[in-house]
Amino acid sequence: MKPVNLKKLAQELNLSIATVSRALNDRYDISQPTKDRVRALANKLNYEPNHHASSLRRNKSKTIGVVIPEVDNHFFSLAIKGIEEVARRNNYHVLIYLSHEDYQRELAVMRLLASGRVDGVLLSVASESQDFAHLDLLRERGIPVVLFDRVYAGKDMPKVTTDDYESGYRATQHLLEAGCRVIAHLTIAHTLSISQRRMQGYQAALQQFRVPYDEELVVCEAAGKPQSASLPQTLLTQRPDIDGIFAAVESLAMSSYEACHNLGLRIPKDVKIIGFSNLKTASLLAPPLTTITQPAYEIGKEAASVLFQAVVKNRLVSAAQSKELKSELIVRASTASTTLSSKEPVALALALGR
Amino acid sequence: MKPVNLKKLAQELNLSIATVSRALNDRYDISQPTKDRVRALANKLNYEPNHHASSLRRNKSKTIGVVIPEVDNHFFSLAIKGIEEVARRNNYHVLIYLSHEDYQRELAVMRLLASGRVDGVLLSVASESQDFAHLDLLRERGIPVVLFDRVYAGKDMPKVTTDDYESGYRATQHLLEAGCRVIAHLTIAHTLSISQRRMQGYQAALQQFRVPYDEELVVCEAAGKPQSASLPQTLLTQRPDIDGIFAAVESLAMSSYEACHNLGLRIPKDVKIIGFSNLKTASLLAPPLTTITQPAYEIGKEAASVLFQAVVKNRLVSAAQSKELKSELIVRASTASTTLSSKEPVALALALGR
DNA sequence: TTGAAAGCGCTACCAC
DNA sequence: GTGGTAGCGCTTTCAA
Repeated sequence: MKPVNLKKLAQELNLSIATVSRALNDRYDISQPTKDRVRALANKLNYEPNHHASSLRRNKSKTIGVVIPEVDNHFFSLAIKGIEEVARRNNYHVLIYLSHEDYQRELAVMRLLASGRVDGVLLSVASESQDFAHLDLLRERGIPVVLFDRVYAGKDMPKVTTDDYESGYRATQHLLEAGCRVIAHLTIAHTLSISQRRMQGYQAALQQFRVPYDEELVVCEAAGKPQSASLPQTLLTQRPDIDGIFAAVESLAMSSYEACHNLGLRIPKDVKIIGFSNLKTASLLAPPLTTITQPAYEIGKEAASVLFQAVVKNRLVSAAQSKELKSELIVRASTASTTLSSKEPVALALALGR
Repeated sequence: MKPVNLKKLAQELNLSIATVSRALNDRYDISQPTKDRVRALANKLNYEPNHHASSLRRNKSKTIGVVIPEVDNHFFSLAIKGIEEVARRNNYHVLIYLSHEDYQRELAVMRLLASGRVDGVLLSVASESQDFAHLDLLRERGIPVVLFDRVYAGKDMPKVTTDDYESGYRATQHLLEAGCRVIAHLTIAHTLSISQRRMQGYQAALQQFRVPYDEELVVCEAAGKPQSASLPQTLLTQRPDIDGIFAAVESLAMSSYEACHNLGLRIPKDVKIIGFSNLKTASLLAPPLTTITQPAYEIGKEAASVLFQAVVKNRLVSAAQSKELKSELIVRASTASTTLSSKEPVALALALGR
């Protein structure tokens, strides 16, 4: 019932606890025969070192914390996959916390993590987050933090992001080139720098094409609110002149599809839609969705790698370690140019499997 | 830089370490004024108890481990959400491990967890798992384990599953009622009881409808192998008489769609498809996919609840604690009966947004 | 090459 | 009510 510990091993082997410990840690000052004997017994008794004891002693937990707004979202689950991958390679464990887009929760979690429970933290901030005192708290304790995707713009800390400005620009440009002139932009929390950058790209593209910026066309989802699902529908009803939608997050692209269905608007003929998304099924939608796809898995891996540089070297890293990865524009039928309508029936038939 | 500890607080307050500890733990034998003084300073200095020290001392880690085959899958990410929810309510932390469908990894993780690092474990087994010695290991250590979704059939331990037999039956029945007579069943690892039960439901429904069971129509995906994506296509090519597909996992339903597109087969006219899936976009696919949807979030919550019963009461639980939740059959266009073809153009136009 | 012993930060037992 | 102290299991000086 009670797990075997060093004492038990030492007794059985007539060795001291210290020797057993060193043998198991493969220290150079222990003879090979002793090492072998110790290892053999440890294996036989299924010895596993007590993690809390060694963490306490070494002041290293071999654990990182990951704090994300939500997990039922392809972007974050892929990022976790990448993070777990790197952590495992470094023999690290991964604690997961969901902020549910709630700054209070994020704060509470970060406070907990400040107590030496983890050697480092990966954070993608909640959309409500405005204050970042909690980051300083970890910094004071010497616990490195790397932000990914949803980051605080100003802070001097390493961030792993994507080219959100360029992506916003390209998405909007793509719609404009496809003939759209009244382009709605659906986004989340203005406070997020990620949203701001996508939006700036949107504005820049409009300007480039000499399309006036219309504030009414930019709608921001209140974080985690249920009404957000109906947001596109409300907008499309109020502004029937909209002929393009640029959704800054996957969920808004999906509710735009639903809104079009409900309102009898044809995609892409009446409204063209492009959205940030990591949906594997984007190409199987009706019609297939044109996406800006972030390299979510790579972001996770990259963020974890940057963190481990800090963790291993045991020092705080700065904004200088930041990385920016490129998102990919994947053109599909939802933004097919109306001038290509002669080809449309074929494409549609294919999409339908007809 | 160094985190504040009890010693520091005790010094500043001219109290003993013991008193400070008890004050912070709100013990009855400490006077209110003292508690207030201690709390005030602790707050001011951002004191957070050292988790490893108290875990070591109390022999309680306030942490559970979650071991799943993969995370980039709606079922598991929703389950995690449910688990995290319950854990948080119990003031517990959640460690995440991905087995990547690899038994060796699963084993290695379970060994690690046997060392008192966690107070309990939630496990959804890798498809390759055949041996379960690692479960006994945790049992010996008194660490409760609850299996969810992908479970070991025989073991006397609590399991949280869905009505897989009934779901398999209903899915197949649904296809049969829609007119299918040559129904392929795409599944994963035969060794999983979950697969076996779905398959038994499939067989039972066939028998009920006096449709002979054809072994060739049952194809099993080799876990995590890249060829699995092309599996439906190979099958549909070899057996052009197939008029229905029952996919036991989401990914196989998706590759069936792709296969149909590639082969020019019309869904649902030529082939009807039903699949287990937690895809939020099922209704937006071309055509909308009929699904068996498992209550993933609830499974996570339920599994965690069962685990916490054991963790709190500090005893192992048995199979008697098992729960079975119901999956839901959501009928959509991918299995629309061919006799309804008069309505089809409308449905399709809607699906297309035309 | 091995052993003895201190101590990581905390809790719990026993005094007073 | 409060303080002293032992000890959770481990690592790591320092001695031998």
